[in-house]
Amino acid sequence: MTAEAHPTLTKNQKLVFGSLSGAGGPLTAYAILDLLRDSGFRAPLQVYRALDKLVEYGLVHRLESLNAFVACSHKGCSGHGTAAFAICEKCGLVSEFTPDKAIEALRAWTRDEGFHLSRTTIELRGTCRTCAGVS
Amino acid sequence: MTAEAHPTLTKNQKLVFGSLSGAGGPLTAYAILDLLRDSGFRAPLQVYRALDKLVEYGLVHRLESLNAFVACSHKGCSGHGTAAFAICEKCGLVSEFTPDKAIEALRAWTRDEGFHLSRTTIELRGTCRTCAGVS
DNA sequence: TCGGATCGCGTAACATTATTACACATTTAT
DNA sequence: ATAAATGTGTAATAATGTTACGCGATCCGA
Ligand SMILES: [Zn+2]
Ligand SMILES: [Zn+2]
Ligand SMILES: [Zn+2]
Ligand SMILES: [Zn+2]
Repeated sequence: MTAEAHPTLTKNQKLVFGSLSGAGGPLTAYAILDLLRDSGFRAPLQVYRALDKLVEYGLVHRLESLNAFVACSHKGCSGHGTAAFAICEKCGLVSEFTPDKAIEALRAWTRDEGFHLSRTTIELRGTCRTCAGVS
Repeated sequence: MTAEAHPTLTKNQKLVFGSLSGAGGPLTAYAILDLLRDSGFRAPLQVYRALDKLVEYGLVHRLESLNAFVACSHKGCSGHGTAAFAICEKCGLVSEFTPDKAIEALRAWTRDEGFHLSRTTIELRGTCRTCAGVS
């Protein structure tokens, strides 16, 4: 999305990004707040402010259908195209991928309609391979 | 999505669906509640329960990125494929469309991954043709 | 180097969105 | 008629997100 490098992170941004990276899955803002109380966090706004920046830098994605946030899977990479997410409703696994063909199809629609696109949300709900197999 | 006909609506479901249809755009659950106070609504749960059913029947869609609900644009039609929404951030206009090619591309990914898809959210943010032109 | 502008941070209060729990009524199927 | 399933009303509470205010550090032009 934003392909340029992000500024160096502030203390709070590092803490929040660390929580999300360590979690290996999505966390709500309030879950992050609880994780960071020992590090001095006291109020939701501290989390939300850091998340705003991390999302802006492309290091974190917001999952709209979960009201939660997840570290970008493109580790070490400073940016990528619009991401999509497959969310397993049984085990909570979230898989990020870049559905170029779908994006292109949507962009074609926006061109036809004269819609000026700024942000795209694609979230799939269902069961992952592992969970779908079980039953 | 669900292609079969929906049951006849209950009193509350009719009231909520009426509010949404009349609004010509998305409403939050609490906005609906306020609209329906004169009709006897008192508590959020009355709205959420009706919305759950209306969404299940495919008459109403939930806009995840807005925490709001909108009547399906396919008036009189009992069902259609997965819908996508373009949301203008200037004027609030919401356009529903059915992006078959994008859906197919996403389905291809789920087939490859063994992901069993149950629900798809696609929401575009930006500015509509009218608002994009203005400035 | 002074001053303002910007940015990040801390805290409190508040607003918005959604759910749980319980009781009762209505409809539907047996 | 009875039992089950569905719908309803109400209160309380939980979860998520924002506004307002003040303070300190940093950046940058005058
Ligand atoms: Zn990413
Ligand atoms: Zn799973
Ligand atoms: Zn629709
Ligand atoms: Zn517009």
